[in-house]
Amino acid sequence: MSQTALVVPLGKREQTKLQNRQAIVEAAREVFGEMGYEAATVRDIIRRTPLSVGAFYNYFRSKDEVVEALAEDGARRFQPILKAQRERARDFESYIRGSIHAYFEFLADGHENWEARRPADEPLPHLRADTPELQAVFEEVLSSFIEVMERGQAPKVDADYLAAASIAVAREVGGVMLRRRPVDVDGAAEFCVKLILGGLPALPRREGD
Amino acid sequence: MSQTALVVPLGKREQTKLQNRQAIVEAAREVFGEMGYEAATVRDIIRRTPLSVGAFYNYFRSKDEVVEALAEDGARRFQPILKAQRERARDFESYIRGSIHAYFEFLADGHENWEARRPADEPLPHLRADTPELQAVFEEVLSSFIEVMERGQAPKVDADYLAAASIAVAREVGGVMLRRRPVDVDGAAEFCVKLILGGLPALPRREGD
Amino acid sequence: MSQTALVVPLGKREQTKLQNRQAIVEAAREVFGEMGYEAATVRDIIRRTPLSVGAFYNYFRSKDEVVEALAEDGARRFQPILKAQRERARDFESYIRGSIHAYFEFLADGHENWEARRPADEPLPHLRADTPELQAVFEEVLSSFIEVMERGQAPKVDADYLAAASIAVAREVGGVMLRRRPVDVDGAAEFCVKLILGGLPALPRREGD
Amino acid sequence: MSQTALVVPLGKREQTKLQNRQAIVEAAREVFGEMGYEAATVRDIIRRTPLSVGAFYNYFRSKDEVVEALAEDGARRFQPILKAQRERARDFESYIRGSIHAYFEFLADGHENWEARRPADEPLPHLRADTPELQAVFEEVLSSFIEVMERGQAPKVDADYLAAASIAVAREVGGVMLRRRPVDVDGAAEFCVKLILGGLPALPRREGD
DNA sequence: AATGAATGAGAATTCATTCAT
DNA sequence: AATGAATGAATTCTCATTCAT
Repeated sequence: MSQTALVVPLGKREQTKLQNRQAIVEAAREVFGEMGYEAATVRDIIRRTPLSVGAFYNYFRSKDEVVEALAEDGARRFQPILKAQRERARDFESYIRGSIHAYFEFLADGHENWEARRPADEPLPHLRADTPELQAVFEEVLSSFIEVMERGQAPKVDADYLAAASIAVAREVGGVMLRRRPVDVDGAAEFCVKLILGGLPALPRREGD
Repeated sequence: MSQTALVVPLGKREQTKLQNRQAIVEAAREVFGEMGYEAATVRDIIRRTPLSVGAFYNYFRSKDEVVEALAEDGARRFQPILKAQRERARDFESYIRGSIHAYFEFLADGHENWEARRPADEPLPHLRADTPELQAVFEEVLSSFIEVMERGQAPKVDADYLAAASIAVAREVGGVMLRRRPVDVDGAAEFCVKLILGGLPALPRREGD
Repeated sequence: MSQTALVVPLGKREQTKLQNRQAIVEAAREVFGEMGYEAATVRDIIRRTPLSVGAFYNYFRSKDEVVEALAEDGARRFQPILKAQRERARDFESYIRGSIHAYFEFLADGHENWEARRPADEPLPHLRADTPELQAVFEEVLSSFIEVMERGQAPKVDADYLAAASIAVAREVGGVMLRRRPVDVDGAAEFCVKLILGGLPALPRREGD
Repeated sequence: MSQTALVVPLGKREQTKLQNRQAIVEAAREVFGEMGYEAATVRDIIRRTPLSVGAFYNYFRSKDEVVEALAEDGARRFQPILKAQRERARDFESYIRGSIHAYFEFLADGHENWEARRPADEPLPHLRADTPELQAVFEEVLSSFIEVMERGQAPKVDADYLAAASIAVAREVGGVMLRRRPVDVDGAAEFCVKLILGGLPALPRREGD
């Protein structure tokens, strides 16, 4: 059952609306990534858009709301990937490997898109990892993680610690990866997977085991 | 010959000054930890202090300057610990173990102090890990890390990735640790050390090895 | 071919913008004239306007910028008058007479406009002569003056002294003129012209003469 | 009958008090001259003094009060000179000449004192002519002027205009004089006197004459 | 819907003045 | 008296949000 079953053909009007909304979301993603949520102003966002301040408030009730949209956007795009990994995975190793790979693809993808539109001579802005969007992705990973553990497909170690550690590793190594040229998704993923899976057997078991 | 030999007794005035400055630094640490640098206002900081807005500017020339002070403070306190670890450590394992332990002590210590003064009925605020203070500590760890690797005491793996990963693990697991009661420094440290050292042998070697 | 051939009809929006900008400039002229630049606050300016503080910053980037605008405004309006005088004048006397007259018209004009809108029962505020606007006008006069002297149309006396003195006389006598009712431009101008031109022959010649 | 007849010997305490007060007045004269009254802060003033902010308020109740003191100081020093000129002068010419000379000496004197203490390599600050001190001196000159005219020693021209003009000339030419090296009091005075006295006969007589 | 000027609460910072020592 | 830290009102400027066109 594909999702497209629900798609209703849109009039030109509705299409433009969706495109505008999406343009704002993309712009916000960039700006928050570069300056952080607090420092970024609504004008900073719409400046990267053919729209006006007023239009912003036609699509979002507040600056906060675009953050939510961003988070939902990230989660929405990442959820199915994670779900697929969970369902397909036979063991923890393949699950971890698949998820991290998927996450890095996600990272690199968003990044490439963004990079492609930048003038090459501008200095590379510092990208922030604590974007609301990434937050949302992390949440997804976390809950997926815990689910897998509870299904007994992973050793009974401290799940919170392990999830936190895995996410952290992926996040930071992902950041380093993005700063290197060329962006090497496979290498970075391999590093993370090896580290986590290699360390796993050494971890202290939980009492209840 | 102890350093205290050089200590000059301070007048009451100087003492109050030092105390006030410290009170502002502490308040800033809290507020930045809870709201982040951008969202925190000078008034937020000063509100947790018996002082007035004006007094803030007697001690710091700007909001930025208190951030620097915070960062320096963190780095200054953590540097000697790291240095000691580097010098004492025979192998990578003891270095990692020592440093992570030290870092968690540092975390827990600052946290306990802060916790002690909070009314118990207030909701536990969300603490941010991207405080300028912690940033500075991370920088210290990173450079220490790289130094150790370059001395050849660690396997020739991708140093940037390993440093990023180790710091990330410590950072996030540390965060989880702080949210648990009681705060279990030893358990958290053990978890991190085991994960990192356990994973290390599995990591892909660098070409030059 | 008149300049109006180039005039493009403005939408209501643009018109209001121009009017608002002008309103701020006028208000600033008044307030600076009454309180001086340093003492006058942006709120003082905006209070004489149907606008809000925020609007001020839509038109001027800073308090300083409105000063510049004021100065430019004054200079822009006075420059062509001076230029015309320079070109038309056969001798120094007619130049001086024309310029001073023009300056007094300028003074009286701005003053009348301003006076007209003041409630008659308010106490007449002390007007300051060191407005940025007048400063700019003085600069114009000074350079015009020097140019005329260098063209040899004036006796070879100490040009700096003479310019300073002439401007000073016009400035101060102009101030007194404005405080009298009715404002007598011709009388004041006559006084200044007679004094300066009468004194001129008595002045010590410069060595190079 | 000399003024010293009134002088009472002062204790060391009273002497220091007077010296401190004087030091503040001098510092204020400088600072106001360089930055203007509004821009100058109390700290700017006492920074040029061996005293503390607190001490300032032992000598003056407010920042305004030091302005008054400055004005009084100027007037007090200049009054006797003017008075002497008025009494000694046979005709308007000698009176004007004497007064302007006295005024320029006054200017140059204060300036020299101040100049002497400046490090020679610092850029020459722009000096403001609208100091409260000079204001006060002007007032003195004005009233002296009017008195002389009313005694019939000057032609019956518009006294306000003439006073304003004379003062203006002296003020501005004085300013130019101070900016030249060497400071040529006699030359500047001669210029002013010649201009004013030369112009005088040409001025329109007052109706009542 | 789109526009972009207007609004005004709120931020950082300054500085005259007070006050404990 | 002298000191200089403390105070807090006032200032400049920003920016999320509203609103007339």
